[in-house]
Amino acid sequence: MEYSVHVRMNERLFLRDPEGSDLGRRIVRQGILLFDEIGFEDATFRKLADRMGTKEASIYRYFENKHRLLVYLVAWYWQWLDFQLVFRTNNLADPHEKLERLLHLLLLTDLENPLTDDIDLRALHNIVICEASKAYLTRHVTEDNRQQLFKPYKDLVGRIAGIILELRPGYPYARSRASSLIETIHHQAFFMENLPSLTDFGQPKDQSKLLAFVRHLLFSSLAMPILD
Amino acid sequence: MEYSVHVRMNERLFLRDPEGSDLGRRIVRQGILLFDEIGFEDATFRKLADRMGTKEASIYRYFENKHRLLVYLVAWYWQWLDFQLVFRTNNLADPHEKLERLLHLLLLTDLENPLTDDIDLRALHNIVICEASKAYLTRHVTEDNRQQLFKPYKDLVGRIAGIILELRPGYPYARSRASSLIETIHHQAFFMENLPSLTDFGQPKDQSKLLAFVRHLLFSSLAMPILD
DNA sequence: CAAGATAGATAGTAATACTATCAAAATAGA
DNA sequence: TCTATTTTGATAGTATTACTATCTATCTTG
Repeated sequence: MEYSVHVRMNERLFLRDPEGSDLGRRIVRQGILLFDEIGFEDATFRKLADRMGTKEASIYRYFENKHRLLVYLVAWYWQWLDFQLVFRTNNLADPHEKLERLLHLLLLTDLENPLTDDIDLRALHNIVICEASKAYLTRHVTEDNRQQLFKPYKDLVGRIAGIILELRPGYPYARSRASSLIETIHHQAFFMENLPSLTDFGQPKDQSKLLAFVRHLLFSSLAMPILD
Repeated sequence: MEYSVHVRMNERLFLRDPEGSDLGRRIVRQGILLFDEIGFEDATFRKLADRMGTKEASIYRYFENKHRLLVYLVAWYWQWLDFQLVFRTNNLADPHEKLERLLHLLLLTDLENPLTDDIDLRALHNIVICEASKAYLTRHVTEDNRQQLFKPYKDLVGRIAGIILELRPGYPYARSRASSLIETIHHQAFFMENLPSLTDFGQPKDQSKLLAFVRHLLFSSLAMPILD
């Protein structure tokens, strides 16, 4: 069975809706592959245009610049993840179990279909790990934030915080716990791959040990009483 | 009492040792101020030269490029912090107390002297929060790592892991715990300032609540038995 | 004081990050 | 189906960036 998620994106993320034309859809899909292959810094709209057989100027009609394309891709990912989280925890009563599902989602284990709507989710996941923080680590965060560009991330964090509060009513750090969970998983995944001595995980991608670590981190903090 | 730390830096971090000349020292010190003021992306060697009353070409004699300067500054910071950690936990027996000191160091609370060797530590701390991850989030991490450019960070993580193991012998995630502690503090500090809805801390820089959060996170994970 | 190293000054190049314009092609509406 | 409108292609051009090269002046050091 196939589900077409069809996320409606914030209009400020683009100049012209890329999902509204064939060229636009190709910019997004090929953009993901380009960022994944050569990295955000080395990518240019010229290279993307060349690989697509189109022109730089055409891409600029959809996205103001490369950074906005990154913000779009990352926002798309968070919306997708949020939908998946709702969908996959829909039938569950136990918040503990919900968080367990979340961990698997964040690590993109048990992904049955690597292509959603022709978007390469593994490539996008890599981009999120390696480049997502560059979406907000800029001088214009405040302005971008005012334009709601990070709303999908905030919504996801809010949703996770909600589950945390189901498990542990009154927990005073639900949002920080949620955002730090996400960032920690991505950092550790990056370190495991590139700077393994900053972790305790072997180089042959010890996904299960990483999972055990974040599970331990998350549930220990939620089990412990808060002392003031 | 004044301590001149005088860290000896890895020679691959620069083309010519910036601590070996007046111009070099000014590049480092003014570079910190420039990065802090306008951010890494907007900074250029031309702007740095202009602000210093020197020429672009002179700066290129010290650092291959802007990225290398960032890596240098961040490496300097980690070496400084590692020294501070050793110095300030020197006389302590209790590893719990050592970690408590570490948390204060990482947040740069109780900093008696904001200038060390004419280096603006607050500005450098801000750079570490906002830009440090760009030092390793590149395509050439592996090559940079081979050249030992991240050794100061690894050494610090190793030292913290050591303290963790004093407190909790046999803890299987000492390095990951250490690196995720550092990254979490910086992320939450950035979010608190720029995207506060990702945290539980108020906008008037609720440093003490952030401290309470990371303390809770750290010690809950170290108190909890590991279940496999 | 001479030799060598360092810094200043100027120039130049390739690539990047756009913007502008106009014609061709696709499409949508009547 | 013809026409009006939108979308894309193609070309060109600009300002800035990220360097490299070279030559002269200055400053050290032996």
